[in-house]
Amino acid sequence: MEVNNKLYKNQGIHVITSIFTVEQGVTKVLLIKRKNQPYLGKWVLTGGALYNNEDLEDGALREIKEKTGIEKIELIQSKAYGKINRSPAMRMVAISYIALIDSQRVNVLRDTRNTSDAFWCPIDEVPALGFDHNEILEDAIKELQKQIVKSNILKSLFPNGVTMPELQKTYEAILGKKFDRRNFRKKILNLNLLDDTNMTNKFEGNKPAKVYKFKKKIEDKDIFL
Amino acid sequence: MEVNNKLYKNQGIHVITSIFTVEQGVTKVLLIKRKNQPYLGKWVLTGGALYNNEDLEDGALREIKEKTGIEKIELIQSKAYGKINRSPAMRMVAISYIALIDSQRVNVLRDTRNTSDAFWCPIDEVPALGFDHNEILEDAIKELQKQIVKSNILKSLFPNGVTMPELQKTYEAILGKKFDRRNFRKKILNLNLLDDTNMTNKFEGNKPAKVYKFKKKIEDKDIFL
DNA sequence: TTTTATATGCGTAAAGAATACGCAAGAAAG
DNA sequence: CTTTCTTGCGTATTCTTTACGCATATAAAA
Repeated sequence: MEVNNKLYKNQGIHVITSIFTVEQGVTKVLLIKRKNQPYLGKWVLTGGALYNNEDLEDGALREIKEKTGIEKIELIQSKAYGKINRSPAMRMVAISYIALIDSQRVNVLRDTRNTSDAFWCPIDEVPALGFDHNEILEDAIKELQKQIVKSNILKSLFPNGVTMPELQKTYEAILGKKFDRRNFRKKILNLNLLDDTNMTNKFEGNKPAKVYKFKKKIEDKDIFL
Repeated sequence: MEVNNKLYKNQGIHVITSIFTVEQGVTKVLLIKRKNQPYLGKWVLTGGALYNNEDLEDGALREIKEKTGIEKIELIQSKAYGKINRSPAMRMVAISYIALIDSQRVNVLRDTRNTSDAFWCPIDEVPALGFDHNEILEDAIKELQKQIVKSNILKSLFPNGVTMPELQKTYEAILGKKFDRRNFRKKILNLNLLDDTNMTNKFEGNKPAKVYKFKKKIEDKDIFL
């Protein structure tokens, strides 16, 4: 492919991840504060420029590790963003990913080479972000909502198993919807995302709840006609 | 964002479109033959490098026009591809789009500055393509299958209206599935993609079929829980 | 120990949606 | 007029979703 310098020079790729968690029925996204120009001091999603020696997902994972200390999480690709001026310095196209983790299980770095702060922000209270990250985050939330009903993305929140009441709380937090307790059970079991265990989990002084585990692999079924 | 030359230099973006059509019950994709290195003489999907002065979709449309003569079609973003060596010359990340058009209504250029041939290839008979275009095409077909049940992408195939038998043939071609004639009608009407007209269309000596038109805008409904 | 409160699991009736299939009607050909 | 083909409409049956009743397990209170 011949390269016309005038037209193709100075292009780059951003890899950006919306890292979600759910705490006490509230869906939150990890925001970090920029330490450099552009958008110095602004909150943004986790991400940065892709290197030439790494695949897209590897780049996203490296950025996550550098800026937050979080390692080895599973990513799902969301969308690509390429408006001409979405990044001030040079032409950057962004590839967006989503991830879901248990915020209790990771130790988020609050100060790194490129970031001066980090916090888990409820998705209803997201401020104006740098770049086009508000738009990216909106789409990411929709992608998350799609994924929890067709993939085992929630496994990362409950690696040791989960009870129906816990699951329901989580689904309600992410989908922003309430469900009937008894029908929710049927719906979820029908999705075929869970395996039975014969363990139970005692809560605070009530009937013990059965523990389920997310399947390792989910076969994706046609949702066609 | 500081740029480290060693790491970020020579990155570029491909915009690639899988242009589909349906002819006599067969789904086909437009393939073009390369006139330049790399992959000289190989069949590929329509696409090329993004310019700095155009948005992603505009770049995809320009490439389509340059290489095929086709203008002003609607695109839907599919996925991004970024394996390190997916393009030989330099590091290129590809953004993939899909489009559906009536091959009867366009005049595909068979010889341009960059292409030496073009043809509508049945999706069951696709040869080994250049770059990672076989992988891109596979995902694109799945995206097309999703889109025809939730968007009005088929409108471009039937700008002047369509009958149920015609529609059924098209759905069966794209989904690779047969439907009961009478239930298909109900299913499609339930999708709320069509508007009634009071016209009918006479076929070859049978009962005239009602003509429907695709809605201009489709409200996307939640497929959540 | 018995009772009470709370939350879980299971079951079932009613409502709604998807599927299988019968039948009449419009148009052209013989 | 009859035959043939195909479309549109309707309906019974099955399957799925929704609404909700009830027994049970646990801890705390009596």
